[in-house]
Amino acid sequence: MARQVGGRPTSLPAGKTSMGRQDAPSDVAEPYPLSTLRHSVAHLMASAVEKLHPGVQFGFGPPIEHGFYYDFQLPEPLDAKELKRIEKEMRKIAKKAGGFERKVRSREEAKKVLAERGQSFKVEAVDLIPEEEEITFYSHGDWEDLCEGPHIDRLDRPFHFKLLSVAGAYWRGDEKNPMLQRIYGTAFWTKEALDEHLAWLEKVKEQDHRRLGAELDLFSLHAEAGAGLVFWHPRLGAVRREMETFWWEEHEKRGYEAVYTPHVVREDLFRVSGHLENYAEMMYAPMDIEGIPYRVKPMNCPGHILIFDDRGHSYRELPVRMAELGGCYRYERSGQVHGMMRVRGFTLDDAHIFCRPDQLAEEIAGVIELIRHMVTTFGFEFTAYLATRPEEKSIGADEVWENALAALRDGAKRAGIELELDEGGGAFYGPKIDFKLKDALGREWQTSTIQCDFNLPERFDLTFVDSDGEKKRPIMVHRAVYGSLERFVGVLIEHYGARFPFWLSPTQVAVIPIREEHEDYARKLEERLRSERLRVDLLDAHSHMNKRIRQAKKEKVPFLLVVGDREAEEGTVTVSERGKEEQVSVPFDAFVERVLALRASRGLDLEA
RNA sequence: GCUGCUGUAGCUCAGUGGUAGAGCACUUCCUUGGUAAGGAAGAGGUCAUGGGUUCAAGUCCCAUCAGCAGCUCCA
Repeated sequence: MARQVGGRPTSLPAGKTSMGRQDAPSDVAEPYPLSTLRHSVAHLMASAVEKLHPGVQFGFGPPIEHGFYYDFQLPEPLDAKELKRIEKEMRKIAKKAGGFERKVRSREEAKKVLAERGQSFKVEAVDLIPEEEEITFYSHGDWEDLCEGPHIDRLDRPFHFKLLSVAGAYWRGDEKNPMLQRIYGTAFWTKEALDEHLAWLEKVKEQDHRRLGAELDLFSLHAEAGAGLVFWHPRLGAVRREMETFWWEEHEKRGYEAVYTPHVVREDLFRVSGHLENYAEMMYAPMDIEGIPYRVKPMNCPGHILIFDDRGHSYRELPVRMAELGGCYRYERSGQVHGMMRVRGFTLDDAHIFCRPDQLAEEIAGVIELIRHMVTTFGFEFTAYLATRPEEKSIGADEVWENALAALRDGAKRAGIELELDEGGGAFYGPKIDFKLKDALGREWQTSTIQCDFNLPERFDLTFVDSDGEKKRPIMVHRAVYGSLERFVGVLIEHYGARFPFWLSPTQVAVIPIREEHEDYARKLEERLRSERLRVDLLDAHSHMNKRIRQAKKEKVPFLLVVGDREAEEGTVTVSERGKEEQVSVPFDAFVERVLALRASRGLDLEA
């Protein structure tokens, strides 16, 4: 039952991975692709579920990137304990099930057989299979399923699996449809591979920004403040300040100018911009100020437009590049908010470029260069996606959309990057290039974006005076590097596992005097480091030295300076560097010089 | 929003309708220690919130809020 008709796309469609069905060599470690194994294990799981829960109705059960799932409709909820029972039953069935058998049925017969078994979702699934394709069934033991295949030959081969979680999922991914129970699991040919995957899952859990955020005093969320609203603590405030400084430096170098705009403005502004028409369900409700409705901004663009439109512009002054770290609020449904990654109040690292049509591709190339420079500084690889016009809710003529797409393609070409296609993924006002960053654990995050907009200039009737004295329409580019500071810092926490590069570290240097009598010397070091605007923490001698070292290491401080008699006398420090076993004694001045160079380089490693 | 689950000390978590617990963290004292857990004592709780059942509720029921795994949607 791998056919993904109408379901969510999966990275490994089972039908595309066919190897010989009957003649696989039995003496190799991986006789079939993982997706084929996982799909077969999904069948095995479904048969076990039916054994334990007669009357269950089946949905889809495909292999996915890291495993497989199968959807079930059952009167009773499944829980973790039940997963154990199902696993046990699966092992039992696998032992005696023997091989998979393939059977072709006519469309009518298939529906009849499935209807007799009460499998109404499967009957619907038959109708989703294209006319010209064969309707096939696969069985193992006495259990049969509508399925495109392929499968491994026998279930008594050695392989290793684990059921991981259970969650709700709409039939065919549509929230208007009934919700089924989905069991996720994974399978590998070897125990080592399974263990490695489970270790990866464990690491993902350990590096979860919500866990690290609480553990390391980085940020908090509060029920009494409301869902999706983030409180940045001082230690993460330091990281944010560095991110902002870096951001402004790189923007000012490229001709961006800072602007500041209000958080709450008259609703009419969003009527003109089209937000009320196209974006209202994402906006906070209006508030009444002396009889006039006001709205909290979900985006900064209308404000920047007011600044641009406050006076006339000559073609000579374009492009105008306006930048703002603007606080925005968007209504997210309660089930969507997630730590710092998905919030209701956030800071867009926003900028709008107003330019002439002949400047567009060059501007886009410039933004791509900026994004590439910044995200690689953080150590990310990225993929760029070209997102085209959405099917519902969009504004503007087709031709305008085509022009914008062409400019985005041209800009990418000039900047020398490849574009993947994201059909229908554009904003309501124009097409865009979205960047997905790949983190240290191999996961992708959507952050940076470049959006072409021919529509807002139209709506606000923006103009500039061209060289021929005629009024012309400028083009607007919306763009963000971080996307939102909240999401980006969340990604950074997970990417680094909170072992931030030196320039970003909440605490950069911990000074640890061995005994009380060394505190004077330690304090001198602290003052000097602080005068260089380094973030330093003096852990005084009221508690045991080992305890203080343990604390500093737990906080993942890049450099610990341990100082005692010897150091105070010689003017040195004994440096314990994050990730290294051995300690080295160096003159304090040399240490300061080293870390200042390291900070200035914004290097990823502690070596400058 | 939907399905399921969860909410007990700062953190991780025990707790069977009948007197609220442990480890770590914290405070004080002892220990003066050269690179990841020295010792002792102490303090810390509206058991998320509001209703209900009961002689009696952390425990059972309902609602609300928040969180978790997903689905759907997104920066």
